[in-house]
Amino acid sequence: MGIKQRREREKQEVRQGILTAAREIARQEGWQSVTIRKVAERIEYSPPTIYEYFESKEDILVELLREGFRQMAAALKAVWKVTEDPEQRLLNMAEAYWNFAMSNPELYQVMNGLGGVSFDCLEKPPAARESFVTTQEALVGWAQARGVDIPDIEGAVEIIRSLVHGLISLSMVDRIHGGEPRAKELIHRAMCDMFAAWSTRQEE
Amino acid sequence: MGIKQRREREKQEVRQGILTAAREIARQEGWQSVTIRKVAERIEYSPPTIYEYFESKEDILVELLREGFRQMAAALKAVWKVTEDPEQRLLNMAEAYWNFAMSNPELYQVMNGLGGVSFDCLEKPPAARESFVTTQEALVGWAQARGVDIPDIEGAVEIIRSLVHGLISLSMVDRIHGGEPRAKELIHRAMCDMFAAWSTRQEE
DNA sequence: TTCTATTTTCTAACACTGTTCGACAAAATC
DNA sequence: GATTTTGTCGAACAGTGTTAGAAAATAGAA
Repeated sequence: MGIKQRREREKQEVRQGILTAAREIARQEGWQSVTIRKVAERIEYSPPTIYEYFESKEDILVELLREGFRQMAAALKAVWKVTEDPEQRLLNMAEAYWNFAMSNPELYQVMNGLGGVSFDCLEKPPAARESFVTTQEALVGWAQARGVDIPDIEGAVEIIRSLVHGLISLSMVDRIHGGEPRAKELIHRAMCDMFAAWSTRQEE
Repeated sequence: MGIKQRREREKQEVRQGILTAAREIARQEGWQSVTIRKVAERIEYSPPTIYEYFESKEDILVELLREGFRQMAAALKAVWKVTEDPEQRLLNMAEAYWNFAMSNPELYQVMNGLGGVSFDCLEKPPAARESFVTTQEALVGWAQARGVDIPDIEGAVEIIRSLVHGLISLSMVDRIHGGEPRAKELIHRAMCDMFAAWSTRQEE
């Protein structure tokens, strides 16, 4: 009776193959040239077969979006235990965010509607909220260690995220003078600036 | 001999009509559904006629990109004279940047590769550099008035720009908790945080 | 094994996209 | 009025996402 399970396993493999193929093409040639027919050719099936595994092309992108947010959340959690210093931890998280985007640009693009990708309905997967919460916890830890009070912590997290995302997305369209090494340096500097600002808050 | 000039004027009007039509469709239905045939129908010409005025569809987008950067640069310069206070001036510029993006989302998208737009070659028009320089001059003025030294001013400008752009682009895909009013508020707060950080630089 | 029944896969097509070619008409020049 | 230049369009090409129905492969029962 294990024949049914084998079949199920094979189906999952084909499904994963579609996702992988789409990612590879996007990475090599950009999302613009990710085509159902090209994906089909790469997995050695005919185009209609893809619709047995995904409702539409957009469905493939949505699945990769979820995958991206899962990996991102995992990457942020992974650097948590690297250090005990709350400030260094936040710096590491910003760097991890950057590293993820630069190592998986095709995922980052599909996650944030960059690189010619666009959804009718940009959904926010649970993992996205996870990343946010992880960052927030790190920031709370920092504030406690520093003995400062950050009113509206959620806002502070959004500011950090916007800053890093802004540098990444501008870097991706080559709009940062000095290229990627410079952008990475600027993230570090901006984070330190924010630390400085929030440390002196009680004096305002 | 004014007949040739009239003809030239009419051609410019048709050309402008194409640009306007593309913009309007993008604003109403998104760049995804901007189609040569739809643009043609709106200006009451046949599709091939468009190619008498633009080499390709991408050429239309590039022209709108340039137009966008020109308007942006003008908007930044326009708020320069609103106040003499250097800090308020920078706040006004950040708000003007935000206002421009929210008033002309279709232009902002085409300027930064958002909303499903993507170019083979993202060019940086002269007006883009202009905006950068204007912001830089405002920041230099602020530093002088405050009596602080900002090493690597260009980097500081890129940080400001990334922050504002990050908030805008996340806001456009509805990823800022609290929506647009909240995002606008966060820009103001982040700017003030940056002022605080750079004011206390000499103490580090 | 052989014969249904079911599931999986593909061929062919549809409506749409950006773009081009060659014919046609209008206008300008002589 | 005849001719050349200019402007415009119908039809078509190759490519896109997607679907319907036929063909093939596999499953279970005789």
